[in-house]
Amino acid sequence: MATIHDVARRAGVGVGTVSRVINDSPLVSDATRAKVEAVIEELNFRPSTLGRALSLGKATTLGIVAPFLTHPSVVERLRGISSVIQGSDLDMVLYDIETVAQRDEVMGTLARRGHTAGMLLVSLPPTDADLALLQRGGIPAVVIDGRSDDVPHLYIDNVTGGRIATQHLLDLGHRRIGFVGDLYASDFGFTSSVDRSAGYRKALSDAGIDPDPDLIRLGPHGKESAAQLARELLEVDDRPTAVVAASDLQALGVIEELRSHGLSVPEDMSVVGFDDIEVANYLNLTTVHQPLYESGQLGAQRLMSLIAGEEIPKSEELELTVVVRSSTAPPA
Amino acid sequence: MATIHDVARRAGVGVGTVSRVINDSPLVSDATRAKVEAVIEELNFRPSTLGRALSLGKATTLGIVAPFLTHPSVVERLRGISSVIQGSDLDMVLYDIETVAQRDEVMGTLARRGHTAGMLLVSLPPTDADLALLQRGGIPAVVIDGRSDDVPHLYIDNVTGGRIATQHLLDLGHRRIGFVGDLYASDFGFTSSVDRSAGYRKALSDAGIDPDPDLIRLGPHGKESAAQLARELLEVDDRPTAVVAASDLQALGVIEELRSHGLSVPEDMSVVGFDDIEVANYLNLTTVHQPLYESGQLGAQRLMSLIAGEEIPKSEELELTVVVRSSTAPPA
DNA sequence: CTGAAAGCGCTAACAC
DNA sequence: GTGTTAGCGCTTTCAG
Repeated sequence: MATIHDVARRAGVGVGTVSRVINDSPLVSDATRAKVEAVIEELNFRPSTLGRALSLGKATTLGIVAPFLTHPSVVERLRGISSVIQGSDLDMVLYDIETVAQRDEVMGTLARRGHTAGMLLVSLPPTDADLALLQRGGIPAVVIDGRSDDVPHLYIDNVTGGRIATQHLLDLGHRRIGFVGDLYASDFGFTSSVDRSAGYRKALSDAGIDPDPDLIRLGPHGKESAAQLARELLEVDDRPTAVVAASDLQALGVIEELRSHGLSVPEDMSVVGFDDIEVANYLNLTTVHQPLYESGQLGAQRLMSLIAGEEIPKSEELELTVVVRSSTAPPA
Repeated sequence: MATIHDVARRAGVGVGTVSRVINDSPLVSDATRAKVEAVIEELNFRPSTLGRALSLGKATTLGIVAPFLTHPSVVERLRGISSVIQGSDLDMVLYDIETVAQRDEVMGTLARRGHTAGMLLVSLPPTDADLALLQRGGIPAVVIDGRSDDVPHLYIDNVTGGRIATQHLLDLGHRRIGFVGDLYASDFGFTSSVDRSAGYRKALSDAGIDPDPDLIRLGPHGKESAAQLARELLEVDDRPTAVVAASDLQALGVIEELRSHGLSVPEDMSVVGFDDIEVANYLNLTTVHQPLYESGQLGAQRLMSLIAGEEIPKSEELELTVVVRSSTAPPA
């Protein structure tokens, strides 16, 4: 790898001049510029990102902290993020968090590695400890899909989401509607499922229906667990005619369980999911769509602005819409 | 951000000593070490990755070039990669390639940014131009899911894959078996679909069946296109009783189309896919499983070895197996 | 054992 | 316009 000194020597100029050429400074004569450029080409020289970053005192990477494959929806956000980062001269460094321990470790070291221009926290609300680290490191950060008192963030209103999902079923004429969601405590501190169930209750109450505790089933996140919960729902007296699931994944578990009991969706029971991941489309699942790709794009844009020293909104809410496919229909 | 000098000054020692403490050098007295460590703690000092990398003259990141969301299978490989990188002190820099132009640009610049310790090319066989760049930059690289004469690579035998998928159907008693795959030309130079169809033909021939051109339908990759191809297959005289799809995605398109014609799978027609992406499991699709997560892990490990200066195999083939779920059954 | 100093590749301030 | 030089934060001789 040729260095700037090699180029300078070979071109018979000083390193400063080479640096000016590289950085398109106007203070170089055309002749010199041409000469230097020729040598650069000849030596196939590319400036070292490292040297430049160190000299400039600024970082070259954007750290993305995300539970990147445990939830399929996250990947879609990553694509959005990537689409905007790729246009900049920053690199996208990915930290995949799959356990709480990992998360703490990454947050602990990342903030101080000295090459991070900014951080994007995806679907992982920062703890107070995280915040302190970010502050201390002076690292700008944006939370995508979460809330925070101190970090600018993009979020969706899960309560509203649960409400409109339920409302869709009410509109179809359902009155006995079940809910399948996560247990309250999530390792990462997610509250989306809880919020969605609150929206579910609210929709029912508003429609003059008393939420029946028997119809609300909570368990660990996952398809299998959801199937188990669906089974419980089937055993309730006066079985529900429709189910709201806290996520598409859980909706799939429910549907599978229903099918294995010889019940068909939506004829025997309607099911609505949440997230609108790709699979939802494959399976024609009616679900609450949240802007995943767009959230990534917007979050990355906001972070870039923040790095550039601009003001950005402290909090932005993204729209939710019900996407009606064929897993819901009026009750039999 | 505290620097090594701050620490040195505050601890009343030289920077060299601090450096020794940081790097666990044995040439420091316990007393000095304790003192320095206390100051490090106090100032919350973390060495700059940049400074260290520059001084050491070695890069700190692993570049991952992948079409990372256009094919769901790639994400699974990324997780595998991540799992091994996260254990090292390298960072994982992701470049998402969604168009050929992007790919050329990334390859062109990446190789010379001077901070890349190595590159992992996922599902994107490098062109000759790419190779030249890598060579020139002296950057070690490994291809995951592809072949190359010059770069160590992990691959699967798509011909065998097509063969065992077809054989599975033959074993069930099918004789009229269709194939739904990609058009030959792929922008990125993929040949997997073509290879899989070759395996399909071979299995038929070996079983004494003449491949019927009418039963081989090719189109652009994607679910919708596959649905269209399935429609064509249904209109053939003496319609097939089973279909081999070149990917799970295409298998899903086929199944959907069959269902919309009131046909059920596998009763009216068996369908087998390829890849074994997550959805295949959700949908109980019989498919050819390839080790996705493992390919990522192994590829990353190989690259690390390569960087460490060790010898690694030039070429490694990964196993394929047919995972039988419920989309295949004997013909009616 | 430990401090001082050189150097990694680059930029920017300062002379000429 | 252009060469020279002083850092950026760190590691690593080289003395002592």
